Amino acid sequence: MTDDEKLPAWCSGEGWCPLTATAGMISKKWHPVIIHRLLDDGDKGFNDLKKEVSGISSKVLSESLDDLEDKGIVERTVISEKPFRVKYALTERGEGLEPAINEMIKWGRENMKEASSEEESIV
Amino acid sequence: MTDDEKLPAWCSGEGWCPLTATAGMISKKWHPVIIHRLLDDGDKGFNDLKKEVSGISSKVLSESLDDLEDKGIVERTVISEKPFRVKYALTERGEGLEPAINEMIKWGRENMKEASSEEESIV
DNA sequence: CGGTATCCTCATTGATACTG
DNA sequence: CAGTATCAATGAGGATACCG
Repeated sequence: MTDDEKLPAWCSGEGWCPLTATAGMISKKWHPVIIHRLLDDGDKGFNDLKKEVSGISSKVLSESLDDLEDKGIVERTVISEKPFRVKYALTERGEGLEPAINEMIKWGRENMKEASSEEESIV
Repeated sequence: MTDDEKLPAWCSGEGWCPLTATAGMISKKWHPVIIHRLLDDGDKGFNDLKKEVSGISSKVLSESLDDLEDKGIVERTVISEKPFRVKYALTERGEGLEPAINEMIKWGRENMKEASSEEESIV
């Protein structure tokens, strides 16, 4: 921890809070996974992404991507018009989320593996 | 990063994914702030918390706390019956979220301060 | 103090189908 | 390939009031 061990009181509602702000950016059902997919493999087309985030519908992926683009986390580039093709990549800002994502993964690994092995033993 | 620089493909939907799991735990509007409040000051009563997470209603705080308790992140203790009093604290598992929360805060600070100063100049 | 009970509204998701 | 349109379903979140 450097200089953020304590958040000012205004973080609790009256003003702008970096935690609330960040949560607002990525606290959507699919955002973390989409960002993570983009983090570890680089550029992808729409359907590549759809395959890797399996379970997501075109509509929701599209909306999520739009949202992430608005927020400056993802960048969309049209790479060809004739066979229409785009690519999605993280912006610099988006890549900056890597530590946060990784901490989330780490926590998930540490704290939910027992739950998942219990599940297995129930099965 | 230790051993989580790349998540297996099954993270994309078919199986259990630590990232999705973690996101599922804390991706609620008030969860990160509540956890953070509990992180930096220790035990709190219901109304202490309500004051610090200003803007939240009793109902939503109560629901959030129940949810966090179910998930083993928060622990509720009744400390006295006569003047009825409870305290909320993070469990060990909950405290383990500190790095993730801190990374979120860090990211928020780095990436949204420009946006907030722009806002000021608009105002 | 520490919550519940209601009721209501809006946002998010999902399934399905269709388009340039 | 890369989406959009539509519509239905769910559920999170909020306002207000009340209870042990």
